[in-house]
Amino acid sequence: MNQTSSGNLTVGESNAWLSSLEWQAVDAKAFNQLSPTEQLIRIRHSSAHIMAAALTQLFPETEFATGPATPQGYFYDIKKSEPLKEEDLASIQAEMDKIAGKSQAFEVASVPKAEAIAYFKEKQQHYKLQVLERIPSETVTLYRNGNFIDLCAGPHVPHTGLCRSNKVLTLSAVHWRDEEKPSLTRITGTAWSRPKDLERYIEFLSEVKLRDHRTLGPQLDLFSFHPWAASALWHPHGVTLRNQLMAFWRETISEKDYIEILNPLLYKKELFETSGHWDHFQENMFIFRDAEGEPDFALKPMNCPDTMLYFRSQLRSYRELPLRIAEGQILHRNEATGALHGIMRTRNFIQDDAHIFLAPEHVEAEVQALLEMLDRIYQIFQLNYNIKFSTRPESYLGSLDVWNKAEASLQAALKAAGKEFVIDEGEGAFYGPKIDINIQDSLGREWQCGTIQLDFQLPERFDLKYVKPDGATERPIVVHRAIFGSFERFIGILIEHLGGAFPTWLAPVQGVVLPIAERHIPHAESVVKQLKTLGFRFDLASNESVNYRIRHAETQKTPYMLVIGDREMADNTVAVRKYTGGQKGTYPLAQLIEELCEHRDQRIFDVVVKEFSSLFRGPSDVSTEDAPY
RNA sequence: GCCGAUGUAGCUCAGUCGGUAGAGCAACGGUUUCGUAAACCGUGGGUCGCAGGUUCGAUUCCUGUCAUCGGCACCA
Repeated sequence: MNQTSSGNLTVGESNAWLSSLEWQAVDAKAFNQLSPTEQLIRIRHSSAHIMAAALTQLFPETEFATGPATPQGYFYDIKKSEPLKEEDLASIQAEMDKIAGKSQAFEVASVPKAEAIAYFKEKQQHYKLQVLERIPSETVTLYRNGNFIDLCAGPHVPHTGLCRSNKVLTLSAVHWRDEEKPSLTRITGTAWSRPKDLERYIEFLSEVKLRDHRTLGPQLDLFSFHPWAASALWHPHGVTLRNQLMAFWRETISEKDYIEILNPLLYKKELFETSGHWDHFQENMFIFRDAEGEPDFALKPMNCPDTMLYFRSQLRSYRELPLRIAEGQILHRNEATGALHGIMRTRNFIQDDAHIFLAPEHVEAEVQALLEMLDRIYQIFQLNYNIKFSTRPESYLGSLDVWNKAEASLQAALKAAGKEFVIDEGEGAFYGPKIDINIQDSLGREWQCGTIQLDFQLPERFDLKYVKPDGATERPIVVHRAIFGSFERFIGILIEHLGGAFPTWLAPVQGVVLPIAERHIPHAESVVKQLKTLGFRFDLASNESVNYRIRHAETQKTPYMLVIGDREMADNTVAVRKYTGGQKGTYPLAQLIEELCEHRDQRIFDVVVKEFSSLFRGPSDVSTEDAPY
């Protein structure tokens, strides 16, 4: 047996120091009294230990970093001389099942930090030593199950048998803290209280794959990808979808007295030098050079700098404030290759952007109105969301007094709107505090979309002013805001949230008209024409068998299928079938039109979304920085 | 950008232990006009991501490169 090499304890090792410790079993009674969520978190954390024990068994030289529970399972970050391969996962799974099968007890011992350091030094567990360095207390705890010992704050389950509903999932690489190299291997697994939950989670994973917008988008003929293109190529159906969404956006902002502008894509670098982007954002910008190779022009990565130019194009009065200026112009950002992801993260996209110029006393009411607006919009898509309030970061610009006032008014607005939110200390932008809105989709995943940010810096940098009632000038405050985030990302979220089945008001093709036989085609054509004239998006499907056309419409997730045969032709009715809803009966065309108008005007959410969000309980936002070690 | 993996027809995938490849769907042509999830017959389609190297010979092995995937970092 391996007595002296690196790695944690191996089977059969004896160590006088370890056996001299006072090991205490985890209290089973107390565990049983915990809430299901607390139990699940422990199951996952303990599963990470079981994974590490399995790795120690298989590869004794493995070094361990951190292994916390996550909202969907757990992982352990490890370092190994020979990199792990996909094939190794099966043997790790088998070893873990063995350990879980043994129902080994989890035991804890408190030790002086210095002794723990000596122990992990001997075991050449360099990452554990780094973790130890950051622990302020003089005593630390060790947990053991079987012969595996880990530095760990706990808590754990009473024994490994509680972690049987367990599956090893993926391998990936992660950075260890701030270091670029060497990177660690992250082995991810999922663990549940009951086998039934594990099954449901595996069903969820296959659902995620099925709903992937990168597969569904091309399948539904919305867009396609090409290696040469900086973003997706949008097909006619995708363009229709975008146009519907943008029409909805314009409708919502015009109700709230926004004005819309359209500025160029391309600017001399002076604009960005003035805005601060040249110093703070240059590496994400596409920059053009002149004949001498000097930076010259750049594509705008945000709409804010040139909106300042618009504000400055005329003398402004206090009477104009709050001045709400929207712009849906194309933005270009040179994102890191590894960040690109379908249409969710591209180098070329459009935000539902707006900048609101206001006086300090407007902030609270304006932010409250924005919160109400985004609530209304997300509700239309039945998207849940969480609000995060980010406060002054360590390095900030402007005066402390202004910051305090701004934070107070943002917080007051959140409270006035009756919203729950979490405070993210020090995570605000350098130019002002912000409210970030994370959408939670039907698969329980979070996406940052909406944002409301206060900005004191741009008005300063562009020397913006408005004239007050007394004739003196004052500097306005700017609020940056977006609700969809980027239209492309929002469409991606919608595709995955809805599984590609859009509500009728939004669907690129709202329905198909299916004549039974050739003799019905002229009448079917006239039905399509009537619907099109009224602005509805219906196509004629006259080739192939009826069965084939129905199947095609179903796979394309078309909301309405209108079958027309002898009977329907005779009395000007349509036999209505709805997507996944089956036949809805035959009724007059006029009645259908009424129904369609209702869908359009009220933006009815007429799709059934398979919910998985109840699956997710447990800690969120796990990072290696604050993970329980 | 970092680590790992992957790249075969429009799509999903098979195959070649080094002798230039095959299926289903889609497309195209013909027949069929049908009452609610695939009518029938036939045809075409691939410099096996790209560039170099090794070899008598490379889609297969090696190197580089581009892209994608899973994460990290970054972020709308």
